[in-house]
Amino acid sequence: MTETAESAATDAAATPARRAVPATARGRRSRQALLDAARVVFARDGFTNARITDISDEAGVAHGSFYTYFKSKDEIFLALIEELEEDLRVSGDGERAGATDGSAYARILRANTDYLTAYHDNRGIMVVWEQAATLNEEVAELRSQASERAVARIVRSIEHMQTAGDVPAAIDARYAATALTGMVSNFAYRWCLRDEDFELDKAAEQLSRLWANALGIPTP
Amino acid sequence: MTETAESAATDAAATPARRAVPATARGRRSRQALLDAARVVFARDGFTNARITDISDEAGVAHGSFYTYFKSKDEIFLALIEELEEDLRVSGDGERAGATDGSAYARILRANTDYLTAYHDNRGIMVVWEQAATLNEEVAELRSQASERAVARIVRSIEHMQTAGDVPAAIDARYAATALTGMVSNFAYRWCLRDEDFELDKAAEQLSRLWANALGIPTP
Amino acid sequence: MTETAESAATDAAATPARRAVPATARGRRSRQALLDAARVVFARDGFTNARITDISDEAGVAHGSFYTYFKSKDEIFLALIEELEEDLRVSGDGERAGATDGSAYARILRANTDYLTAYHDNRGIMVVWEQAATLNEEVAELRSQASERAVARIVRSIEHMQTAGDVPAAIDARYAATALTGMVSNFAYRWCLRDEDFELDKAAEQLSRLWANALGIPTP
Amino acid sequence: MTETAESAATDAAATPARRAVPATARGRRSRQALLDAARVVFARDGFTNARITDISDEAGVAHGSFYTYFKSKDEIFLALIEELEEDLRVSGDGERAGATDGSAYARILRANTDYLTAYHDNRGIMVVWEQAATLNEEVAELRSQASERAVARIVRSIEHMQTAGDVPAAIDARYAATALTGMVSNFAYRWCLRDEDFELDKAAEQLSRLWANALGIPTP
DNA sequence: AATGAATGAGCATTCATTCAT
DNA sequence: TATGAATGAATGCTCATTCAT
Repeated sequence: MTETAESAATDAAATPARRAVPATARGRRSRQALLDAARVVFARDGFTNARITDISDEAGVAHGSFYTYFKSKDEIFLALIEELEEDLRVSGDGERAGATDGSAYARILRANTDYLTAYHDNRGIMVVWEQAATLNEEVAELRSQASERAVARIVRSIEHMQTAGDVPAAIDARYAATALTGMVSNFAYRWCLRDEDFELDKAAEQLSRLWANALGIPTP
Repeated sequence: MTETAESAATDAAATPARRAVPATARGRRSRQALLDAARVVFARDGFTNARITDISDEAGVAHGSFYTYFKSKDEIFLALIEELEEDLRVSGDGERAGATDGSAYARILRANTDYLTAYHDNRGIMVVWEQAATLNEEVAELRSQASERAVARIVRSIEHMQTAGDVPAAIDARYAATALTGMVSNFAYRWCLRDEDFELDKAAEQLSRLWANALGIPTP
Repeated sequence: MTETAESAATDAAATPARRAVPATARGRRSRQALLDAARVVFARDGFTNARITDISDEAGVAHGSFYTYFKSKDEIFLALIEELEEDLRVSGDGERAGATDGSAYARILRANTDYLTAYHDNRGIMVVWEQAATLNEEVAELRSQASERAVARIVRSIEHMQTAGDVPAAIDARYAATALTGMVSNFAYRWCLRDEDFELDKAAEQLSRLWANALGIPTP
Repeated sequence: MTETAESAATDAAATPARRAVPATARGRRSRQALLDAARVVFARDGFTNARITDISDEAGVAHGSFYTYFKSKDEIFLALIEELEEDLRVSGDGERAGATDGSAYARILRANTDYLTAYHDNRGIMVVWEQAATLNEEVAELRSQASERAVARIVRSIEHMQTAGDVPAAIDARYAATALTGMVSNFAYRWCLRDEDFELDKAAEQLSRLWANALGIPTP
């Protein structure tokens, strides 16, 4: 996670050596059962407390079968995140199709709404993802890459607006993009972590307003 | 804490049988040696990988002596961050003495500079603190409380400025305070986590500029 | 990012399904090997001194395998005495089949002979059982229940004889049953504890004579 | 405990090498404070769970001071038992002064009443004594010796009555003495262990009746 | 492929006993 | 003597990973 407003993608990342997709339908079913179970168990117990036994049990497969498909807890978690990123991207794509429509503020608002919605819909694993990123180098790397892609996109957008004179030159695009994406993802995290009583629509509106103001973009 | 500079210790928690302050000077030295060692080991190995053995070794005391002063890894970590919070508060207080001097922007800049400085000076444990907060309920609670204190302070400040007509009424003080403190602490975290090449002064200036703009406060 | 809650909570979790009866023959063999080893080790070293390591070693399984079948020393001991009780009951039942044969004295003699024989045959664990009962609530409970079953049976028998006028009414059946079973079990314990030189047949005869006399039942 | 009807003594036993009685009054006070504390702690926590720390704390002396007076948990327990046996003997002596008064039954009743009273008055440690005897060779030895002294006394008494023709020759004095003292001590143990609702007077009366009947001695 | 048993490294923790002041 | 800190041997227990059917 950690993506942030106006982003969510991933995939591009070189996939580390993983076990091949199972040849048989039965194998594919088992693998998927494990992934589904992992999502449940990680969300429920957190990364550290989740045990491979629990995931196997939840999936209804034998303990030892886990290793037919994944070689460690870290690996299944990475697979899970990849699956998750696909979901996030798909749900984001629909809306982002018309990402160039409307005013700058409208685009920001749309992106933030999408992001908060996706984060909240998947809050169970999103929160665990944050945890896992502090524990596993590869997870941190994935998270970092996603972040950087989001930042890069926003850097380009800010620079474009600066060229057009819509954003002050005193603002450093990279610092700003890093800070603003961090603002949104951190807000989403805190919101979901303890279920603070923020409302999605209002949060999206307020964050977008702060974001636009920060860059000198007109708001309603 | 961690949110931002300042903060107030916690301690509320009643320390169990474990004597908070050893009776003899020798005991006080041992306890402090363990705390100092913990700081080193946690910063070096992270919360999860740090072993009580390592801390004892680093402190130069017998393995079992650890338990004379602390009853678990979690407990020494909590003691460590209480100590840390005191340090942070002290170093923050000094500078914030004249917190009402100068323009609103100047005050924001000063606070952010203080915060980034303190965070960076203690980056080893600050990063581990973030990790530990994902693993231990009490640590998370401490961190959360510090956050809330910072947010509360800024909420008051924003409301005050709104009353004075310096910040638009369209902004919700609580959402804004949460988002902006999150922006800064998240920036600090990312900066220190991987030692990205941000410069402190520039970062403080840019974050303050975004912060001020977001609230409609004039910037240089 | 980084907040989070979740975390620490844990443990609550559960007992990794300790299966009473392993699914495979191999598992059943291992479990039984551990029980057999426990019998040897407990008898040799006593409850307190017996280490799980010793039991595993004696059983020829890996240290960790112990925990596949039992979760503590207490638990395997309980399983062991349940097994033991079955044995005792079976061996007792055989002889007690004709428990109504012969004179009252003859029946008493037979029961005491059976009891002393079984106790002596299993003296190793019987003595440890007494020890364990002073250390573990559940063991004490099991032991107590077995006692009570025996007492209850004898209470009925005494009351029956009182109705028939064969035992004086001045005797309280419950006090008497408690005292007399205690007399026999205590005798057996002392006998086996230090291998005092009592002879089984003579002991059974003397105890039965005292028992019968105590109740006013004629003896040869 | 373990004494039994008509007995309670001890003392005679050769005292194993113990630390000398403290020279100073202060030392004597500390030693006694530890013994008193030990009685409380052992009764409360049992032999196994009692920690030297707890005894020191309860006594109000420093942890390390324990070793000035006793060299181990076993040793202080033995000292405690010796003290206890003195108490028991003293309280028994008063009544036993006229031990030859009255009928044989009256003497038996008086002895059993004394025994049950003393046992119940000290039930806390008596029960722990039984436990400790299963754990420590020396404690077991003390217990055994006391038992044997009681048994020996009763053997003489029975033989005397047999000579006088008051007890049948078919009874073996040693077996009988062992069995009957065991009956009483075991009854006392069970009574105190779980606080079963036996009444002292009735218990003494019933046990004495069984005892007398068993030996062919006339009862009221 | 599936199963479930086997393995053992890895760490925490307790507490009796010794020591320095 | 009194204190309270220091020591470290002794074990229990978990769980990821490997193996034999």
